[in-house]
Parts: sequence; structure tokens; C-alpha cells
Amino acid sequence: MATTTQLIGRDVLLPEQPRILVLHEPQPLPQPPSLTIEEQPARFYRFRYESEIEKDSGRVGGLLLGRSSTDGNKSFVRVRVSGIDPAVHSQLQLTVCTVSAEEKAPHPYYLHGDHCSNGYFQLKKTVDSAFKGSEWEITFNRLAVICVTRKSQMDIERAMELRRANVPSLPDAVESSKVEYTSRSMGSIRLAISLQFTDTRGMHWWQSTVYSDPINDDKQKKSIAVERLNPAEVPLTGGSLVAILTKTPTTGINKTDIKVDLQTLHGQSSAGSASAESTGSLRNFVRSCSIVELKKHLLVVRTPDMTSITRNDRLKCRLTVRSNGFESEDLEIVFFGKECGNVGSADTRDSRKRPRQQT
Amino acid sequence: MATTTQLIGRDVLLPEQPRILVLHEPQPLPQPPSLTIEEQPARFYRFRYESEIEKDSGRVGGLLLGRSSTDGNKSFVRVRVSGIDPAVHSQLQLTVCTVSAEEKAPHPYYLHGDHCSNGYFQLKKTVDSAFKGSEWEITFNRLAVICVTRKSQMDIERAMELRRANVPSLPDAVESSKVEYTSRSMGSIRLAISLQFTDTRGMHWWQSTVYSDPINDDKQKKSIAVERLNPAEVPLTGGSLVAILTKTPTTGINKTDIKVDLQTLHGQSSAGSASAESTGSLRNFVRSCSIVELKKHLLVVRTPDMTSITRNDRLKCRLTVRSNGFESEDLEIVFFGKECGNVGSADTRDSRKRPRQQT
DNA sequence: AACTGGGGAATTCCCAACCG
DNA sequence: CGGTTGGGAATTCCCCAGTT
Repeated sequence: MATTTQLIGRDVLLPEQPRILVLHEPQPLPQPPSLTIEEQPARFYRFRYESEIEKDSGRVGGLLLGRSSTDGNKSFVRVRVSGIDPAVHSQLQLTVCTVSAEEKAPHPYYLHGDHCSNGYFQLKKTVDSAFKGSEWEITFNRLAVICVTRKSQMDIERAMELRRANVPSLPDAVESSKVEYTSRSMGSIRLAISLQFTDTRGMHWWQSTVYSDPINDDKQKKSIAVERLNPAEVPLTGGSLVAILTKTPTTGINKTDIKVDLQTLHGQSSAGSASAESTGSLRNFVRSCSIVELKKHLLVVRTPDMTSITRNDRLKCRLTVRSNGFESEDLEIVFFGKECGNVGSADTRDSRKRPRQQT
Repeated sequence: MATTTQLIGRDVLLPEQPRILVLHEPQPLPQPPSLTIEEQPARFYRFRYESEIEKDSGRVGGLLLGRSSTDGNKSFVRVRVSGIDPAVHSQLQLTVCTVSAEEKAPHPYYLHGDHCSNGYFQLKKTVDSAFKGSEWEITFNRLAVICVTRKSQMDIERAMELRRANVPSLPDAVESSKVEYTSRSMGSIRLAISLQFTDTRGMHWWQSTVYSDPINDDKQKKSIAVERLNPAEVPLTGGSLVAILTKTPTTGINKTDIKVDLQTLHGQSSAGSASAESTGSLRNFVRSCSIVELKKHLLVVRTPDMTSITRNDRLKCRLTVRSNGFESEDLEIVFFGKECGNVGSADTRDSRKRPRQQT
């Protein structure tokens, strides 16, 4: 999974792919170290506003996690510099800044945290007698990306000014003036990572830039966060309307992209529905609900006929809402037998189809 | 209800209540006209942002209505100048600006619309031979109040600067530097209305300022707008949980301030529930629901036992949500007999505030 | 053909719970 | 205790339906 950037010094003279920039006059090229991204950043990230870190300076903000980070086990973005030769390299320096995910041009969002200043990350490493091995691994475990106000175009442009003024240009950089940022286009960035080294003759070399995979604004993660059901008990015969309240607005989600699935609970204790996560039991989906209505905070579905599923009088199920590749937490719903009444099967507004009037 | 400011010229010399400001050297005082507010502004108003009017200059924004304005019958703020005497007064001028409701000090929100410039309203009237009667009535039928960004204190202060620079000081004005505006304190203003006149000798006179009743930010109008019920049919025996979905967030409303009432429908046709508004039938409230839970867009109530109300098998009711003096539209709910199951009486899940960390 | 009036989306910011 | 995380409140702004 690691993106590698194996740099061969001689390549620099080939017109096809100049991969090393020489800042001083041409010289015999030393063998450069290679730079690889060992762990990519998480796909989604909640960028933090300046107002969220300004309060006290000890504050980093939300940490940028690594892609393999899990709930209980954090990981971070990690890069490795290999092929370090103390006979050739006297000092290494890693520089990181943000670029737009698309164009890879300078981006107004900036890095903040350990080893960051002026919006970019920079860390030196001296290769001396104390240096062991041929590798240098850097873990960005205190790194945050700070976003800027995008209400007005003016704000964005001012932030771009600052970015241009503060952050050094990395090799292969796209000219920032080539890119017009709008409030919409700003939610995806990459880390631009570049290695510099000083050879034993004191010569400085810049290695071409490596780009991380995109980091997308958290808000693009459009899952449906369910809040609760009502009613939570419906007849086995199906046809009941069930309201699923959502915590987050369902904005931007298509009704047709939503699937609501029911899954039987196999002899699960009726105790904790929350802690009974992923017990490893088979997830055999028994039915889907049809989607009746989608509103901002409400999803109305119609239950299917469950009578063929069980002969019991009660059937407890998990209800899961899936959309755009995301999956909600489970809600518990109980189906009961003994058909009776017209419970919950009539809608408020169009109570047209009222099943069986009891007169 | 009209606030009157009958000004007697001689009063000016009494130390208790100097009500006229003389701008030039003292002279025998002409009899001033009086200024009364015939119609107060609406109690609530949605202030408009600059961004909502700048697009095209023909745009006034949301009009400030009069207090007696109704849905189908608009009215506007109206003032009357009485006691105009062509033998004494040669020109009249009305000036209006905004002040804070509390301190009556200059306020950064500003007036916009007909006869407005630089944030204040000003209208002249020549009293010549063409002038009939002794009154001048002014209706502010194209007047809006523009609010300013209050995110940062800086924005507010900048707006105050502008206000001070642009808007003339009215008599009796509180010094604006006396007031510290915060984002919170800005949502209530008054109109400050002042009459100036020129007498037949060309002397200018300023009459003391009249203040309207407060105009409050729309957001302070906290009513609950109901969207729908689920389920809309519940057993007569009561105890069912009913979800009431609200269109507006219930933010700032106290659970204890909410009452949910049920009212029987007397032989109403089952036809249109929407059009059956206010048929004049007695509104005899039969029961209240207890409030179970209040969330942003959701109000959960428990139905009362209705078995004593009717011997019928079905009972159709109106459900109304009351809060802070406001009353929601009605929703229709049906109670049915033949108890069965414990439908809707079980809660799905006690949504934890935060997902528990898995270690 | 505009504008108003509203609904509600998008953006910022605040803050409480939780964690080391 | 201070920081991180998330939830969600508050604020702005966008935009369209309905009117005039």
C-alpha cells in the first residue's frame, strides 16, 4: 500500500522525468535516500478552524490520524526515509505542507502541531556517528490541519496570500495562481512531502515531492446516523410504517440510495443492545423495508411481511440503514405475532388506506 | 395604544424636562408639531444580512411590518405629525434610525429601503400653500432592518464605527461608547424617530426623539412547528409513545414549558383534516400527554388513558403542542379500542451521549 | 419580472464528556 | 488538568416558491 518514490540519481538528466532539483551548480550526483509513505492519512478528517486552536497555544486541534487507525487503536501518518548513507548524507530534512487534492497546488489550509511553524512541518535529522542504520522513520503523531474561513472569497484569497508568503515551495509544485479556490473545492487536500539533504561536501539537494492520498472533509462522509425508531414494535404481518429519526440531516442523500435491512437476532440476550456489537454471529439478512419517505431528520419505511421467518410470537431484529457505502448503527425492532388492530399502519396525513375499520 | 409626544414649547425652559433642543441661539419658541407613533412595529422581525440585499440594489430585504399586520393583511409602522401650522412651520423632516432596545443607544443594525441612505431614514415635507390640513402621516412601507455579522467582536465594532460615522445623532441620544455590544445583546432594537422643522424665519428646530417598542429577532420567537406524528393511531388505553417530529429545532425550549393537549373531534367528517381548522366547535380539552423526551427535532410523548372519554371503538383527536405562549398547528391522532400488545411502548434504545470507547 | 418571505443548507464556533 | 473528540448550537447565506 505504501507509495514509493525510489529516486535514482542519474534520472535527473533524462528529459522525460527530472526527479531531482539541484539548487546549486551541477555536480556529480550523490545517491539520494528514498522517501515512502508507510501509512496514508485517514480518508476523512475534521479540519479544525483557527478559532478552535487559538484559545491556548498548547492546543493542536483534532489530530490527523492514519488510515489504519481504529477506534481503540490510534495510528498516524508515517513516512520512511531509506537508503541513508552517512558517507554521503550529512543532514536530512523533511518538509510537509498541504496541497489541493486535485491540482496538487498550494492550499490555504495549513499544518499545525509538533514541528510545524508558519503552516508547514519541517524536521531535521543529522546523520553523524550517532546515526544507526540506514533509515529514518517519521510518525506525524501530533499533526492537525487547520482550515480557514471560506464564507467570502476575500477570506480565501487572504489565506492564499499567507500560504504563499509563509510556506516554501516544494519541488514539482503547481503554481498556486493556476488554481481558483471556491468554497466548494476546498474540502480535499493532500499532504505534500519532500525530503532535502545535505551531502558531505555541504551541497543541498531537494528531492521531488511525494503526495499522500487525499484527505477529505469529514462532512463529505454522508452516512445516516440513526437516532431511534418509532414504534419499536410492529406486527409480524408487515405493512407498518416505522419512523426512523436521524441525528444528522439526510441532506444530499438520495432516497433511492438508501436501503433499510432487517436482520434476525439469534438467541441474543435481550440485555444490552449497544454492547452486543459484532458478536461474530452470521449476519443473515432476512428482509428489507421499503422506503416511504425521506425528510431532513426522518426516514419512514414500511415493514415487510415477516410471518414466513418465524413461528414464534416475537421476533427481535436489528435494523440497519445503509447509504452510499455507509452503514448506520443498529436499531432494535420487535415483531410480534397475533395480528391485531391496525397499529401504526396508518399515516397521519394521508390516512386514506385505513386497514379495516373496527365498527 | 399610540405613544404620544405632545410637546409644549414652553417646557423647554423647565429644568425637569427639557424636550426641545435648540440648535441656534435662543429665540421665542414656535409651537412645535407633535409626533406620535400610530402603529408600532411587529414584535418579531427577521433581520436581514447585508449579503441578502447586496446582490441587486433594488432589493429591500424583508419588510418591517406593523404590529397589527396579519397574514393576508399587511400593515406597517406609521407615525403622525400633528399640529402643523403653515404660518409657523415651513419645512418638516423626519429622521429615523435604530437604537438598542435597552439603552436606546446607537445600534449597528441599520435601516434600508425607501428614503433610507447611510443607514438611516430621512424624509422632508415642505409646508407651503399646497399643504392641506395640519397633519402629516408617514407609513414606513418599504423599510427593512439590516443586521451585521456578529461572529467576531471586531465585526461588531467595525459596524459601530460605520454607524457612528454615517448616522446623525438624534436628540437625547445615549452615547454609543457607553454600550458594549456582544453577539447576544444585539437582537433587540427600537426605532428612534425624531422630527425636525424649520420655522418661517428659517430657524431649525429638533424635536426630542420618540422610541418605538422593541423589535426582537425572529429567532427569539420560539414556537414549535409540528411536522407529523408517528404512529398516528394508538390504543385507547394509553401509555403509547408517540413521536412528534418538529420542523424547527426545539432549541432553547424547556421541556417543562411544553404542553401537548388532546382534543376530541365532535362528529367531524373524516374528510379533510387540514381544512377543518377552527370550525367554531368548542375546544374541550380532554387530556394531556406527558412529555417523555425532547430532542432537537423530536418530541416524544406518552398518551394518556382515553378509555373514560368514549365508549366508541375509535376516537379521533386533535393534538396540539403549546410552548411559551405559542401554539402549534393541529395534528390528527386516532385512538382505537381493543387493547392489544404493548405497541409502541418500548423504547428502541437509550441513545448514549457519546459512543463508548472500545478498549 | 422582480421581490419578498421562508425554509433550510452551509459554515463556524462552543462546550461537555472522556481520556491520558 | 489540559487536550482531544464529537455533538450540536449559533450564525450566515443561499435559493426557490409564491406574490404582486
